[in-house]
Amino acid sequence: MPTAPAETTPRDCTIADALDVVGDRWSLLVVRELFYAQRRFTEIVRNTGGPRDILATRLRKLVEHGVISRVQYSERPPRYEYRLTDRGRALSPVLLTLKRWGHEHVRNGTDPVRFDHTCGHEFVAEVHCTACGDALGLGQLTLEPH
Amino acid sequence: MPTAPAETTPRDCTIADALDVVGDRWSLLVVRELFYAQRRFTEIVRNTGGPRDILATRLRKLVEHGVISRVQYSERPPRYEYRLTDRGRALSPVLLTLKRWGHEHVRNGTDPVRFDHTCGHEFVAEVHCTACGDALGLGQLTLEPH
DNA sequence: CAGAGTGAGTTGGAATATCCAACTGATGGG
DNA sequence: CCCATCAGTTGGATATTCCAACTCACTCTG
Repeated sequence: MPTAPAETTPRDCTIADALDVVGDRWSLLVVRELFYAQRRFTEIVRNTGGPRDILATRLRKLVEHGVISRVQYSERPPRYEYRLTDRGRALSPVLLTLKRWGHEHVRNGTDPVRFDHTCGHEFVAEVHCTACGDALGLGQLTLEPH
Repeated sequence: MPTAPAETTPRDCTIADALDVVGDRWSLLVVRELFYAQRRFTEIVRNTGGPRDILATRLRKLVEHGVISRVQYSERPPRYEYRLTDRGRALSPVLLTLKRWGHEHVRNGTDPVRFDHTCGHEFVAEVHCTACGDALGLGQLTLEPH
């Protein structure tokens, strides 16, 4: 008998669940555009640079998963645009943390896109503990169950 | 002359920069495993469920981008494992916000993996404004330049 | 009213990437 | 010696992506 196939038992994990929905080359860029209030197919194509057919299938997938909705904005001729659902808007923390990481650890130079917070300053994302409200520091998390 | 090719001018954007590095099916799962202190190739294969060859090329790419490092942990036989660099550890906000989104908006049921914060409670990520410290609410951001 | 333009996609085919199972190479242990 | 372990690599089938051109349903302009 040859070597038995190596056991792979993928971790049961909500990060993997999330990535099943938005973990490809284009989906998060689509969500970004909707976040930036660019709702039309043509704008999404232009601003992401993705292939039209792939973006069309991603948009369908995101609609299926309830992340965005497809809305008719013209009867004649029939025309559609896309909007974030609550589920889609809930991705903003992911986009904002990715944006910060890309800015600080990938790009050298300035970030051409900026968000301003209602407090009057540029918005830079910081992750806090919902329970105690403190900003997350190094070595403050322990994995359970170990 | 036929129709001129539609202009696509991809947005100059640090989210896209970040996704160039970790925006594929496996990279963030690799980072997750290192975050969970599983450093060995075999463990990464087992826990992500990804194909060995793809994971090998992803690991190389992540090393090239300075997200992880490849460390020899045995001379004879030569064996290597992977560790997060500071740049890689800086991805924790992305993983933690993705984890929360996957938990609340994709999975139905409980999250089998949990983090405990030093404050004594389960860690649930919440994005705050670095400048004012307040938790981000709906409609608090404006895009600049508009 | 013909022809050009707009917007949201679809189509066909080539290029590329993924996935899988089996294999390699270095070594230690029984 | 033979088997096991670990970190990958290899070859080949399958699937996905990418690209340019096209469609459809109109409207607008001369």
